[in-house]
Order: sequence, then C-alpha cells, then structure tokens
Amino acid sequence: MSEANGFIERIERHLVLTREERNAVANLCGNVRTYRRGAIVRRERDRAQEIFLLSSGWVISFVLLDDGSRQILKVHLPGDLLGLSSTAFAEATESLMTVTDARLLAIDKAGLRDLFVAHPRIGAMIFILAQAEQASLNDRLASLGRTSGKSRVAALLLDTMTRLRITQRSTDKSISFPLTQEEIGDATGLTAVHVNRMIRALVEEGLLARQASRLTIVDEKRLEEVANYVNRDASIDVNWLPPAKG
Amino acid sequence: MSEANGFIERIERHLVLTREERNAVANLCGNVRTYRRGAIVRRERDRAQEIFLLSSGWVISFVLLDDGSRQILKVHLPGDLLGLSSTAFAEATESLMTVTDARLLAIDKAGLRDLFVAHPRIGAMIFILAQAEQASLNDRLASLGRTSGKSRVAALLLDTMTRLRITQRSTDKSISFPLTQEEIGDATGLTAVHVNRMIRALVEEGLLARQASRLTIVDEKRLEEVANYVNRDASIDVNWLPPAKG
DNA sequence: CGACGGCTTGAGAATACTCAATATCGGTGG
DNA sequence: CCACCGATATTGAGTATTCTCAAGCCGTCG
Repeated sequence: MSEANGFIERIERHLVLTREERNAVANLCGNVRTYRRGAIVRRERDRAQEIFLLSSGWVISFVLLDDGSRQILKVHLPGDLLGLSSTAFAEATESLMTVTDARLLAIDKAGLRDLFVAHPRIGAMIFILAQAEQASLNDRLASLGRTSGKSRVAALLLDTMTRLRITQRSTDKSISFPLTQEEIGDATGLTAVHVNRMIRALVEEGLLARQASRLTIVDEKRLEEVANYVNRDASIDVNWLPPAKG
Repeated sequence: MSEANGFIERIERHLVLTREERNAVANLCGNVRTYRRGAIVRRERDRAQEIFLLSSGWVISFVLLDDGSRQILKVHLPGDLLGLSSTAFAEATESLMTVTDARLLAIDKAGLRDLFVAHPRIGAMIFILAQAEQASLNDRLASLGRTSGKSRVAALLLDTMTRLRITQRSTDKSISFPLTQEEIGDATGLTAVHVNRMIRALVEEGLLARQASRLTIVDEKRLEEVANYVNRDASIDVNWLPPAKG
C-alpha cells in the first residue's frame, strides 16, 4: 500500500490505469511528512518547489489580506492535490495549514514535468482534475457572490461532507467536523458570530443536527436546495484523454 | 498572421516556442466564428466538445442560480482561453456571452489531447496558464469574501484594465469599458445600484475618472491599495517545464 | 419624436457586522 | 479524579453595509 493510494483511487474512479502508470504516480512522491493539527505546511510567498498530495487528515488553503482578514480558499480532504496553483509561480500564492493531524506527500515540480512527458495521459488527467477544481471554485464564487449567509454555510458543510463520504465510500450522514465556526466564517466570507446563527438556523429548520463536534445531515434534499448544491464530481468526463501508452 | 496570434503571444511572454510548436498551436484552431455584442456563445449544460480562444473582443463567463441571479466568473480579453473548466465535463459548467463584437476560435478537445501527446511542453504550459487562472480566481474569491463593495469594484476595474494594457502593449490609462454597471455588479456580487454608488465614490476620491463609456485610472497606486491588487501575471514561472522537443 | 436600455438618486428595509458578556468544551497539571 | 485554562461557542444589543423599490434622467437608435 503506497501513501499515494488515495490519489490513485481518485484517478481510478474515472479511468483504469496501467500497472506502469500506477507505478509512475506512486514513484512521484517523496517521503511522508506528518503534521500536528494547526501546523503551517507552507506560507504564502514561500518558495514553491513542490506540490503536495494529502494522504490523511484535513488541510485548508488560504490567503491573508492586508487588513489581517483571512479567506479560506478550499478545505482539502484525503486524496486531494494541494498547492497546484503554485505550479505557475516561483512563490506560493496560498498558505496551507492542517486542521487535523495530517500526512502529506511532497511532489517536486520536476516529477510533475517527467509525468507530463512520460505519461501524457496522466498529465492530461491531472489537468482534468485541476479543471474540476476550477469548476468547484466557480461554484464557490457564485456562492459567495450571490447567495445568503445561510446558503453559503450550507454549501460549505454539504460539499465538504459529500466529498468526505466519497473518499470514505461511506453513506454515513454523520461525521466528525473539525472546522471551527471561525474557520467556516473565513471560508464563507462571514463572521464567526453570524456563522453560529446560521448553523443554528439550519439545525432549527431540521436540515442539520449536531452532537459535540459531530455533524449530521438530517434532510439532505432540502440542504441541497438551500445550498444551491451541484455535485460535479459524478459527471467528470475523461473521454477525450489519449489512450494509455504502450 | 494566424488568428491564434494573441494566444501564441501570451505563451511567448514566458517561453520561446520552436517553429514546430508554434505551428502546432496555430493548427489547433478551427474556423473563426464572429459574434455580435450580446451573443451567447455557449450555454451552461450545452454539450462541451470544445474550448475557445478569444481572438478579439470581450466575453464574460457566468453561471445562473436557481433564483435567476447571475454570477460572472471572469471577464475574458483577447488572447484568453475560454471554457477550459468544461474540459473536465461532458457538459459546459458555465455560459459564455460576448459583451462586444468578438471573434473566437474553437479548439476541439481532441486537438488538446494531441497537443498533450505530441508537445508535452505546450501541454504543461497550458497547465501553467490554467493554474495562473486558478490563482486569479483565488484572488477574486478573497475579494468577494473579505472586502467591501468599493474594494471589489476597484479590483474588477483595475484587473481588467491592467490585463487589457498587457495585451495591447499600451501604457494608456484610459480605455473604453463596455461592461454595464449591472454586469459589474454580477461580477462583484453587488447590485447595480450599489455599483453605481461605489464607482462615484472612487471618482469622488480621485482614483478614477469617466467620460461616457470611457474609464481612466487617475491614481493607480491608491487604486491598487483600495483593490488589494496583486499583479500575478508578471511573476509566472515556467522553469520546471520540459525542454522543447527535437 | 418616442421607446428603450442604462445611469442616477432617495428612502426605507434587510442582512450581516461589531462589541461585549457569558457559557461550554477539551485538554492539562496536580 | 478534579480544578483550571484557553479556545470555542452562544447570546444580546446596537450599528453599518448593502439591498429593494421607486422614480426620474440621459443618450441612442429606429
């Protein structure tokens, strides 16, 4: 079992890899790095020589504004690639922080290059995954720009929980949710106080339930409506990819 | 002169292409399509067989929400690739509409595939450009999530005008700006009424000037401060790309 | 000229924020 | 096991930003 398995599984949800391709992906990765909850993996403007593959745990990517406020760009779950947008720059454009204990694999940009050359199909697949990310970021932009506080909170919770269920192949509607209300606010563009009120409203209305730090989806259908939710992952289409090599 | 020149120039701002690579890019493109101002190029959920290269004119990409509101995701200028995020899906995830008369080149996904295989360096370069887009979308997310209405409007105007100046190799601080205040609102997550007030405030404070549909940057430094602006295009780094073939 | 789209302005309402006080939880040291 | 601490969550009250609705204006095009 390679630490890269989460990522390989993600690819193989859409595409069957050859043994050689699987090895190429597994060999990309350097050593495992383990982090405690709350650790900074990389800071904005740090030299960005590598991207990361999240093996276990949750990581947030964020930027800090001049006035000290923080915008969380994405909540990353196991199997995600982190720091991809920094491949275009010498310096990282976003900070990465763990919100639980986590294990990461570093992938040097040179490794990514070799993959593009030796296995164009995987290169194109990573391109597709990056574009699916872009689409999900588009959804988040629409959420922040055009929906109410309650809707934004619902969207964040639902999206995160749905993605987690996919990687865990679980139909469980109840999960341990490690983000603080402050962090949920920084992801949705709200204050912690208002997040608190919106979550309570969602509980009040019977869409969500809470027990300690555990969240449960009570009425998924209505939650999707409130959140304006679209599950894009299911409709990823890889038909235009080149055939496997050899 | 190929219609793809704007795009080739964009690549060559960062990288010298071989003659063969340049031809490969030029040959990607199908026929030119011309559109009138206000034309829908592609609708969300349309079959997405191709991406587009914007040869001349302005195009917006946007999504519509259930309640009828619109979020403009990006204002595209000549040289931009459009509809990239739909490469991950069979159906378009965003709509494309011209805001001026425009010329577009369609590029079939199959053409993109052939490029990834035959010219991994260009494939990786397109990947880099897509990631630079992602970084700029990150900036927009932070703008919508964490800054005031005035700041968001300033960011949109400044970013758009700056990008236009790059492609036109012009230092002109005054340009014809075809977006309506309604559209600026749909891009910044504000109402047209509030956009109007914020623009007037920016004019009032001596950062901007207007004459008919022409906009002028009066105090670029302060505008950048208000907008929280970062020009990322200048710092794109292509060092990890593979060498040119052959 | 008249119609239309876009811009401007005012007034009142709604959403979300700030500040401040209090409660609860999870972990730590004794 | 218990007491305590810091971090997080909750609640209230007043405020600010932004929205909604409505009316009037301006410029262009037929």
